Amino acid sequence: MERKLPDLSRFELQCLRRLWARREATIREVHGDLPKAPSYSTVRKIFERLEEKGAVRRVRLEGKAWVYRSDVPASGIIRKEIRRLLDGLFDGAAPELVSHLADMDELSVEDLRASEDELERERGSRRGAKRGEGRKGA
Amino acid sequence: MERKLPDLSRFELQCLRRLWARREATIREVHGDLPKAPSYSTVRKIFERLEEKGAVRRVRLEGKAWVYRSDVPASGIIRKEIRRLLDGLFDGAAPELVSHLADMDELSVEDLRASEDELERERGSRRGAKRGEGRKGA
DNA sequence: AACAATCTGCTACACGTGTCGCACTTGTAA
DNA sequence: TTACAAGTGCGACACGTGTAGCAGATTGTT
Repeated sequence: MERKLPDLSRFELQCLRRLWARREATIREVHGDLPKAPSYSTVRKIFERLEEKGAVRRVRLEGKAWVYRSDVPASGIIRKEIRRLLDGLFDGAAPELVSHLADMDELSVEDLRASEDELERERGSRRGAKRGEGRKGA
Repeated sequence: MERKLPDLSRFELQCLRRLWARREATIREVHGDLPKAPSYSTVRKIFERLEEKGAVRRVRLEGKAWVYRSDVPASGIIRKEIRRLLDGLFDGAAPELVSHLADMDELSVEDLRASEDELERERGSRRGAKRGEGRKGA
């Protein structure tokens, strides 16, 4: 029953990722971590919005600065993003996405083989994998 | 030297996909194809913007309605979208994406195996695949 | 205690995007 | 040829997002 995960904008997601990287952080730290960070003010605003969306939470004051912490599961957010692409681009067909990745030279045969093994191991341990909807092919 | 592909919004992309499906189409046709289509007016506006962005082109009049055709390569746009997710979520590491897909039960071992074969065949024919970064493990 | 550096709380603003409506034009059918 | 349905060209609007500045509070320093 995962509560509904918020929709995040591109930049909000970037900031959130930095927060995930450190477990907790101040605005300034995140600001420092961002490669092409805009003004400190901007990052601050992003966190304000992240807070409104329930994605982060202020945990305590460190000096005069607030320390934030993510309040949403990284995996959940990531999945949501992936699903968004999947549905928006391939009507949900993941294999098509993988095909494209391969065409893009982003995946090697070893990469695939590795995922395969990993998956087999996974499936092995969790007997009751749901594997519900077989996405039907074309 | 592919000219720079336009940035498309979610809905613009949806409309464009319908256009790809039929090779050419009128607004009304696309409007009809959309599952949760908003007003005809809205779809029209989307096409107006797609045209401004250079993503579609009017090819001829059919009765009093314009027939549009995509003016950007589907694969290019798709790749761009994928890359966007990849960079925004995994710093470009495709294998991580695949891992998540597997965790999400969106890929079966057979799916992976299939992509693997396909890739092997591909690579076989195109001798000079670039294949830049070998990815690092977890 | 007075100061300077830094944070926070607002406010602002321009653009992109989704969503329409209105008025005018034009094939097409009566 | 006249009328009508269906297009088109424009304009409008609300909201999300990226970006930033200003004023007042706060904390560590001299």
